[in-house]
Amino acid sequence: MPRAFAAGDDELVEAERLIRDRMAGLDLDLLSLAAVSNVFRTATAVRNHMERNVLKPHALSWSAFVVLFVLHVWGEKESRELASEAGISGGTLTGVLDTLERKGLAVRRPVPTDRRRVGVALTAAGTTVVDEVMPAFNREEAQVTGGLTDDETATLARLLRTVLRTAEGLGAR
Amino acid sequence: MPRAFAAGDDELVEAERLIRDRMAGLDLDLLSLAAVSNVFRTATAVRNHMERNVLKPHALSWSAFVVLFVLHVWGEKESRELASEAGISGGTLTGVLDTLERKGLAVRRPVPTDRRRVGVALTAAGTTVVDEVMPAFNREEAQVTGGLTDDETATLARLLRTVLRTAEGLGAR
DNA sequence: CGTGAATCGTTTGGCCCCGAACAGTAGTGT
DNA sequence: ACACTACTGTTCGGGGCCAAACGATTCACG
Repeated sequence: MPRAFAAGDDELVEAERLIRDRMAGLDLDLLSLAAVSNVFRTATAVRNHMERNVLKPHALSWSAFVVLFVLHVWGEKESRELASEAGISGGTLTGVLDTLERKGLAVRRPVPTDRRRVGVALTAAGTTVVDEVMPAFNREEAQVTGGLTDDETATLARLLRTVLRTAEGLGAR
Repeated sequence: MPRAFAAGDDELVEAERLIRDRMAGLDLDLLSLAAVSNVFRTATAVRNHMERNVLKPHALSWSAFVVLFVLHVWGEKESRELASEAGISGGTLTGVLDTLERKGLAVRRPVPTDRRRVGVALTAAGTTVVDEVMPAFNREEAQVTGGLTDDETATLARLLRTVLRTAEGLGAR
């Protein structure tokens, strides 16, 4: 039986106890609460760290970099898929693309077969930026997971993948 | 030895392969890339799910709910600590508090001993909202972690806690 | 053919988000 | 007392974010 809370996480554990006491009577599932809560706390902490130490020197926002990265990996992509892959809505992508085009890192291209659709591609400058930023970004990724063994890192990725698929499968109801 | 990629995650694994191929030469640590990347994908998916299915019916934003929850658990709190606990900046908290006060869910109170500081407390209406929303919120948390065993959920929380502390400890450099 | 439904990207409105600049307040040392 | 420094929450500017409404285009089907 694994310990839910490793030794040394005193203040985090205290938070757990406080929640249990102050939320008594609501009959909460504290196990899933802790897991989900930590997903967000971790995401916020890592994202802030990345934005400050990796993205800011290149004047890139988080979403702008994700879009650039997706385009680099997948090549030219249509707007709708690009938004989905980057995890943002279509309306948001419009604004991000406006910014990226203004900076000359990406371009919108008409799709010959359907005038509603819009293709998006990286410019040479955009490709350069990804090649420059990605290694630094990945170095920080390795840093923040440095407290885990390789096996633990792989396990973390696997468990998250399961939650991810469940959440995506749940959808709206 | 844990498998990095469980069977059945075909499209996710394909993404991994694509990254490895398209990013060859950059010498990336794909293990930490997958873990960190999944933290964000999961956080986004779960957050969207929560906002649509739990928060929206109550006309609450994510941050507004987090602030309400923190106040319910910790009781009256000063602005600075509240922002830190909720994981947002001071400037952002000002806006969130404006919204919450306008809705009558929280109030700002002067701190007698120091006129710079501002205390924040839940109103009766605010308390009611948390007691109403939190169980529904927690039910969804249990849902999204439903694909994991209790042991796995606890492990997920523990691994994330390690990454969280590492990221927070890294800070700016 | 032609007309209504579906689908595309964009626009709009309201909120969140951060960092930097700011005004007000408190502490420190002299 | 008096600067000087440090700290508080707020304001401001630029952007990101979503859902809903929208115009344009395409599809489906009679």
